[in-house]
Formats: sequence, C-alpha cells, structure tokens
Amino acid sequence: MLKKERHDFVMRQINLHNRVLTSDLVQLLNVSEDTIRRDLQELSDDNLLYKVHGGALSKSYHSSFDDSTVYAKDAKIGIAKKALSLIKDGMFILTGGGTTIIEMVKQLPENLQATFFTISPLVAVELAKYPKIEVILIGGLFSKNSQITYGGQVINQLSEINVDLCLMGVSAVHPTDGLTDTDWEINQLKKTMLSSSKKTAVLCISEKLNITLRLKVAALGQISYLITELEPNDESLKPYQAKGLQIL
Amino acid sequence: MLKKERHDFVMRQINLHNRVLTSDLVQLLNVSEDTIRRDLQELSDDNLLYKVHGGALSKSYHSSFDDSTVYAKDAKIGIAKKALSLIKDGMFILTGGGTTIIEMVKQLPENLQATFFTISPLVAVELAKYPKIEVILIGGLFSKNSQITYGGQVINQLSEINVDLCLMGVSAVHPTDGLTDTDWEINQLKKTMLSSSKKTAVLCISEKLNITLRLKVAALGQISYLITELEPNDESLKPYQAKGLQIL
DNA sequence: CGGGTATTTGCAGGTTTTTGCGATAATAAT
DNA sequence: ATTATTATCGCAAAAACCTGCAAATACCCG
Repeated sequence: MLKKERHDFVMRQINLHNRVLTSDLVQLLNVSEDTIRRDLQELSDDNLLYKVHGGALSKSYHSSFDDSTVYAKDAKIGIAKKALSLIKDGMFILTGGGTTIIEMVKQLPENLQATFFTISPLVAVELAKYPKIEVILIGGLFSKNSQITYGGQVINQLSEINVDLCLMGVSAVHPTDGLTDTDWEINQLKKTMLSSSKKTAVLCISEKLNITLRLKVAALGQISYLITELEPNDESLKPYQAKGLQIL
Repeated sequence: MLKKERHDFVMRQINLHNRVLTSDLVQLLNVSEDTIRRDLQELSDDNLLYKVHGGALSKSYHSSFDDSTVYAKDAKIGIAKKALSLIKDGMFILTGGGTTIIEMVKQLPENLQATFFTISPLVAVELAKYPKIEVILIGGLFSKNSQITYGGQVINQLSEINVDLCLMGVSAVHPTDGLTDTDWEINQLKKTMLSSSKKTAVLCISEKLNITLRLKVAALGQISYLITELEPNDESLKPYQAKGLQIL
C-alpha cells in the first residue's frame, strides 16, 4: 500500500470515528508501528489531526462535540455502555432510532462482526463506519420528528425478519402498565419490532420510568432487559425486577 | 507499444482502480521503470492523475463523506444551483446519493412542497428539514462506500414507483458510450432509477466527461438533462448537446 | 533521398525516501 | 514504585527516484 493511501485511510478513519489508535492501524494496514507513528507525525505536521499518546484525534472533534445539544448526554452514554454487553459477534440485531441508540453504536467494538437492521438513517450511517458490520436500512415514509422510517411498508418489511436482539428506546415505562407511547404509527412500529426479535432490550433514562401514556405498546413480560443509567440495585428499579425484567 | 497507448492504458487503470503502481506497470507494459516514471510525470503535468512515491492515484478519488473535505465543493454547489431550476412545487422526485445531490438539497427553497423518494439516508435527513416535503426512504442493504441503499429489495421498491424527475450523479459520461460505471450492483440500481422516472437529470462535474468505464448504465438518449459546472455553451459540452441532451 | 533535428527509450550512477529493527526514553497504568 | 505500554532516535537495507547521456528511432524539409 502506498504511503498516500495510508494517509487517506487514516484521515477517513479520523473523520469517521474522530479518533484512531496506533495499534488498530498497525493491524488494519499491516505495517509496523514505526510506520504508523511516522504517518501520524506527518499528518500532524500538516495540521490534519491531533497526535496523542496511543493514537490521534480529529482536529474538529472537540469543537463539534462540546457544543452538542443532546439532552442528558452523560446518562445516555452510560446506558449505551451497558447495552454493549448484550451484543456478541455474529448476532442479528434490530434497532430503533434515538440519541441513546446512536451513542451506543458509536461505542461498539471496532471489529464487531454482526448484522444490523435499523429504521434510523442516522444509525445506519454510524453503523456503516464499522468494517465488519452489515447494515440493512428498513425503508418507508420518513418521520421528520423522530428521524426514523415508519408506516405500512416498514411494518411489512419488519414482519419478514427475525433477529436475536432488538434494541429500542421508549417514551414511557410503568411497572404494571408496561411500555406506552403517544403516537399511533410509532406504536404499531414498536409492536412489530418486538414480535420480530427473540429478545428485546429497552433503553431509557430514569426519568421515563413510572410514567404511563395513552397507547399501550407492550407488557413488561414481552421485554427481556431494561437498561437505565441507574445502578441495577437502585430502589426505583425494584418493581421492574419483580416483574422478571433483567436490569442492567 | 506507443507512448500514447501506454498513457491511455495507465489512465484506464487509474479510472478502474483509482491507483496504479510503478512496478505493476513495468511488468504489464514491458518497459523500463524510467519510462513509466516519465509517463506518470507527464500525465501528472497534464493534471490527469496524482503522482506519489511508488505510483499514482486518481485525481477524483476522495471517498470521504465528511462535509469539510468534499472534493471540488465549489463546482458541486454550482451544479446544485442549476439543478434547482428543474424542481417545481408538487413534483414527485427520485434522487440518488452523493455529495452533489446533498448540496442541492441544502439549497432547496424553504417552502417547496414536493414528494421525494431517495436511496440516500443523508439526503433523507437533509430533506426532513423542509416542512412541506414528504420523504420516502427506499430501504435495503446499505453500502458503506457510497452511503446509499442497494440490492434486490431496493430495486423491487423502485420498480413500483413512477416519478416526474430523477436526479442522479454518475461516474462517467461519454458522447457515444453514454453513462458507464464500475460497480455491478450500482449499475442495476441506476438502470432501475432511470426506468422509474419520466425525465432524468444527470449531475456531474466536468472531469467525469468523456470517460468510459466497464459497465454500461444507459445511452445518452435515455436521459434528459446534463448538468455540469461549465457554461452551457462550453466547447466540451457540444458533443452532448448534439445528441439531444439539454445542457444546464 | 539524405542530413539535420527532435523524440523516445534504456542504462549507469548517485540521491532520496521509505521502512523495520534494536536500544533507550517517556508515558500511562496498577 | 513497579510494570507495561507507547514513543523516540539512530541506523541500515531496500526500494524508488532523478539526472545526464547515448543509442535508436521517428520526423522534417530542402
């Protein structure tokens, strides 16, 4: 591989992941550490990246990350990290949209080999950054509010698949009322997602606990895992644990 | 072998593989390294390729989708502005992916009322910002390279629609060979897109003119508009105009 | 046709670039 | 404080490059 090609590769990685590890590059590009270090040094000299111990960071990383407006971002990152433990090589996974899911995708292990179905274009774009992940984007009407596809066509396609795990965010969870939501279409969608997967993990920040909305999505018995930013032994999670949910 | 033949050979290799090694060329063309180097030097002087230590790279090959590093961004914005004139209220429009299309979407009139079908998640997300535009994202396998959906499912869905206008980028255009490409799947996709729309506009920067690749996508007669960053009366566009294409 | 000119090509040589290795220093982790 | 990881430096071999030169070929024009 030509030096310029390596440089391009590194810059692509940096632009995609905002970071890059020396050790990863050694593996991916099949050259010695010294070569990678010299590459990073040169790119750094050209002001294209920010070299640090262990690898390099994107120049724009800090600015673009700091002024992010994601609500309760830290909590969501915590949730995301817990969700990772459910994901193993070779799995077929279905995901919804939402910032929590996107945070999770950003933290997947670099070499995860898996097949993802998703109704979120943003999730698809993030997933596409992983070399060994196959991505299938379920198409249909595109919702401006939730930035996911929905409608009959999506439901049709979802009903044809059967995956190991479904990861979804929710609007409300309640110990006896289960999952509830306010939008009819999204509701139908989530029902279908549930029935298309062997196990389901619900990702939600604690403020959505113990709330009931108008439309019923599913009973707690239909889901397997509940992932919040709280400690698993937190008092407010006890009622859910009693219902048989596994708390992460 | 004549020098011009070698040059053509090199350029074909470059267009095909986006790269070429000096050592490979020595073997393939049976000439000395010096000759190859001189060839590459001359082609580089003519701005046809990008010479590097060990070989040469394609000029246009920058597959990064990061906003800040879009290749030839100004030209693409110019193309985008011209394409706008084809779009009217109430239309049903099908778009492909690519940075040029995204630039165009960013410049749509704020209150445009239209229905867009697209195979590009990034285009869908951009389109969703317009209140009066309805967006249908065609789903299927997601291509990491081109950031679009493709494959049988996409083709099936495309074959069910019939829109007023199709906007697509291309890899190569030639006055007699028409549109050509290198990837089989993308090829099938583009053919289907063409047959799903009454009129088709091809968006391409001028350096893709007069190039022929391996796989035929369509004859010039199948498309309606050709949009480049050049003035419509530019000399290099004459052959296309002669074929009946409307130049913007 | 023939002599002069220009182009092309390969070679010899010396120069530069690239790369990996070993030894040593710096930095993070425990 | 000790250990493990990561960086740095100098070096040497290999590869790629450049320059000038000369032979071969093609070209031009009287």
